[in-house]
Amino acid sequence: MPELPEVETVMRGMAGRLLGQVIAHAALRRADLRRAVPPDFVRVVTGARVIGFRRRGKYILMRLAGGQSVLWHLGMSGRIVLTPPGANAPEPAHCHLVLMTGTGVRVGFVDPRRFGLVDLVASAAEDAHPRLSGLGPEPLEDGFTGALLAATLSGRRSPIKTALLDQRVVAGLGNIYVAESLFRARLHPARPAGAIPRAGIARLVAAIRETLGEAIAAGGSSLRDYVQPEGELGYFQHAWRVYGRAGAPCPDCPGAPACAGVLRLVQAGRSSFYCPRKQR
DNA sequence: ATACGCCCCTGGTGGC
DNA sequence: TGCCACCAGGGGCGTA
Repeated sequence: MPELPEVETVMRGMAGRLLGQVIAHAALRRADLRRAVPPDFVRVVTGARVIGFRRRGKYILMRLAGGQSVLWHLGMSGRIVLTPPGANAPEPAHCHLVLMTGTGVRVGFVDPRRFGLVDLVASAAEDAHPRLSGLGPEPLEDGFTGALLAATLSGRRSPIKTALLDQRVVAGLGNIYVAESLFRARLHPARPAGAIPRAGIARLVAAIRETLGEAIAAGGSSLRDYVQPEGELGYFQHAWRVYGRAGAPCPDCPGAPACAGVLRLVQAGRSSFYCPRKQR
């Protein structure tokens, strides 16, 4: 799915088009997403004004006047498709939910694999939602420090790769940005998380921040089905150093005899990519 | 508490 | 061209 940078980009796109708009009409095409869309969803959102947006990890919260927020999660294949007034574009395939604003902006929630989620939560208690309450720190906020990450990972024997995918450790990382961050921090994905010295953890925190920041600036990474809400492509995929690059020369040690190039490793059923010379 | 496998679902790709 | 295995940006659940 969309990881943190893609979700941030989607949220900004939604905010730009929808803040202040009234949801004049809502239509649920199918409710059996990862978790069933609540039965009162259409009733609650219809007629409500959109008054705020926020991202938490890989979740988007769209605050409505009236005290409810819409919680969106894009799963692996979810997209938000915004169609301007009068565009007359056909509804995309796998469009499970359609909102129409008073000015005619169409908001489509499109998710072929249906691993995504749409829910309602009281705005005053957004973080108490069961999907949000256990999330770890926001990696781009001040609270995400080396000291905190070291404390969280202390005693963990699982590989650092799988630990960073655990949203309770840090919120918003996924398979791509974990690979890219570990590369930049020169840490091998199989390193036991609790055995990394403080200097390595400090490099990791800096690398995560830097990678996510650059990716947001690039509008995220576009592969198969991710596009921004109005159809633009992100371009951070061109800046990937290791993700999806098994067999390619390592960008940091081209021609070095001890470097076998980027390797692929399967951990907890998911691909990891790393440079065996640089990452230890 | 932690760690792992399995499962949810659809589509694209590459091999035969 | 057809069929099939495998892979994919996530995460919840049950089991050791």
